[in-house]
Amino acid sequence: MNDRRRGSSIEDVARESGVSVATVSRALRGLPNVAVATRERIEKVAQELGYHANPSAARLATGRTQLVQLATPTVDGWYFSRFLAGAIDELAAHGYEAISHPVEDPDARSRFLSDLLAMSKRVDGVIVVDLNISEDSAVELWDAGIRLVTAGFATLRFPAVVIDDYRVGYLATKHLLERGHRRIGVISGEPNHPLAFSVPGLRLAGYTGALAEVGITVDPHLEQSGRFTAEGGRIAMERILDMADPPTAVFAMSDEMAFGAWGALNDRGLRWPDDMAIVGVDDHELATLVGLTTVRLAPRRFGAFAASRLLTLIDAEENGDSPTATSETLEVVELVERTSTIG
Amino acid sequence: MNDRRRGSSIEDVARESGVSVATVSRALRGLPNVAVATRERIEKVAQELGYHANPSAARLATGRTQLVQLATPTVDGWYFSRFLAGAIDELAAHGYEAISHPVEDPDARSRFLSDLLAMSKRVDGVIVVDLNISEDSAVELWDAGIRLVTAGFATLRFPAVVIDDYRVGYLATKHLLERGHRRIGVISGEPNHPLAFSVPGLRLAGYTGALAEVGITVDPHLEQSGRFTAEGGRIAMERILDMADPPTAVFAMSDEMAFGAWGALNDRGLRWPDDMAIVGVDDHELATLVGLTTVRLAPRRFGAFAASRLLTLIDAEENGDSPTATSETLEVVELVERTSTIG
DNA sequence: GACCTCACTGCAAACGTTTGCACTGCATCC
DNA sequence: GGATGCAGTGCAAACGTTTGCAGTGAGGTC
Repeated sequence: MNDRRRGSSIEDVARESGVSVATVSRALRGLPNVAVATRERIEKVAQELGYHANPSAARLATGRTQLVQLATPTVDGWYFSRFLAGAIDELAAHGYEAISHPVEDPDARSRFLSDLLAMSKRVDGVIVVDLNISEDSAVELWDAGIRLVTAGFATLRFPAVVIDDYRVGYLATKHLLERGHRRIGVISGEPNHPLAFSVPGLRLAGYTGALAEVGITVDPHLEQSGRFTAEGGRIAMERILDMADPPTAVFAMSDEMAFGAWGALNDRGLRWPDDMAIVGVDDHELATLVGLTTVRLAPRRFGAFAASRLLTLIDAEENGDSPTATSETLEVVELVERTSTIG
Repeated sequence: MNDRRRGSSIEDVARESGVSVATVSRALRGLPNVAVATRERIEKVAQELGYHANPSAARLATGRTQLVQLATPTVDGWYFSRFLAGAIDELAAHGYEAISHPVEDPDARSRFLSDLLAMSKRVDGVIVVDLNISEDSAVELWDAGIRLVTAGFATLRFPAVVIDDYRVGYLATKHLLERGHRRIGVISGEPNHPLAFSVPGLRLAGYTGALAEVGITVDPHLEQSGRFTAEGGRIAMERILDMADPPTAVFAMSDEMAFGAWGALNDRGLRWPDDMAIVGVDDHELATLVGLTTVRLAPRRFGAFAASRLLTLIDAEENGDSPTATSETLEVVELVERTSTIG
């Protein structure tokens, strides 16, 4: 049974090929200064023995883990799962593995923040998506030596990648204004979301800004939370339809909420865009099917971008360069017009 | 700059609290045989120094990584992302971290299979979801000492967890038969899928079986591939509608394909269930919204189940018990009737 | 022919834990 | 009052790499 454990070690390879472990290490990692013949012999032996370097030992010796932690509010949301796919891809292309770490509730979040302090020994870096970190925490993490990139929000300390969420709200609302709507509702995220997620705030600001441009002040009653789920969107739309003076159009902060809203319309025999125009955010695969106008994001590219930013940060620190904590905006926001707003 | 790297080590804690590293190690891991006063002192010192054990060192010393690899065809599919969420949760509850490893194309798959050989040193176990592994590979992996659980398919060597995909196809088809349909189409996965994914075959067998019970033999023209995407489903339904003698109902092997099919109906001004009845698989959040009858799966529970199975496997091997390579079926398959089949 | 260079290789010290074994007292038992 | 047991602790050997430094020859230069 126990021969099923524990394969061969570098020492076995060294013995078998008549060289020192140092040479084996160099040969197998493709370092210079090892004779071609020697390298080939070593590779052959390693192959025969089914040798694979023990990463724990290598990590201990080098201090580099080739591991990155990816912290997102969930792992199965439409947006986050795509972000992860992009990030994992990019990391894999550079020889890093990804540890997924969903942070679903406030409890998990506080655990996460303190765990983060121990992360500098566990992984080479971490990407934190849409989980706001206070400046105080950021300082503490910085002092603990964590290499970290934030995505979807920014701190003063760490490099950040963001999308222009103001513009998301602005484009959506502007579009509705251009279609002649003057009374426009919003289906937003949780107002006091435990994860303190800053996206809804920015999108709301964009909405407000667009309205302000044409001299409309927002009516707070027109904002309903949809908790970023389809079911939440449906309920929000029902509340909107029940209003004494309902809007003629709604900006939903995600496509999934927009789908829910659409369901609520259907239930009452209403149709878009005439009874109610809707614009969503994401460009979900199903948006095409139902004809939902939406602000397209590109979460996969965003994830890849965040990962590559982290990789350059890691390299920079490796070379002793001091990293730049700038915030970079990925230009991906784009309105896609469909029948939910255009009759 | 470099003081930002490398925190304190167990030796620092030992020195500072006047004991040996052995005692620190025991104290901090909560092992017995350390005086209460000593433990408290050590904990205090560790706290002050911001000490966290270096996992690479611990892994090297113990041979256990507390890491599990999760290999799925994608990380952002509806089904797989939920499977992952369930598995990650279960693993986290037992102190394991999860490395996500999407295997998206045939290339990645062959790389994956050979990488797997090195996995026994990298992780404590791996869960492979819906990526068929040949019996030959399984033997090889077994000999390499990998601890592995398969999900969605089985081998003779390793423990497997599956759902009853025959039953999925059977229930869907039976339901349509009960509603009076006699000519029933199928929107399936890729017929010769590069990932050799066995799910579609089983669902198709269930479909065939249900038809056989009432004396209907399948018409192969009625099977169209939808590649498990919404867009694929739409195209498949278009081909079906263009047939000289189209069916009156369709079994789509996933909700996303069913949504696509529904889109194709809409485009032609057709309505379910009268013009065409459809049943999907998954119970996607949006199935409720459009009224899609579906065979509900519970991917999150399934993922958690696979993870717990792996954990018991790991524990068993740890205790020298020989693991059982049985295949267990998770009973979750359940038909949910909605308006896509019931007028 | 002495000297230098340089490609190749080995030695051994890290890296930071865990853990089997041995040791020390103190309390308990008869 | 000596033997026994046991809680608490330390010593030191593993675990399997990487890498700075030193050594060894062979070939080239003058």
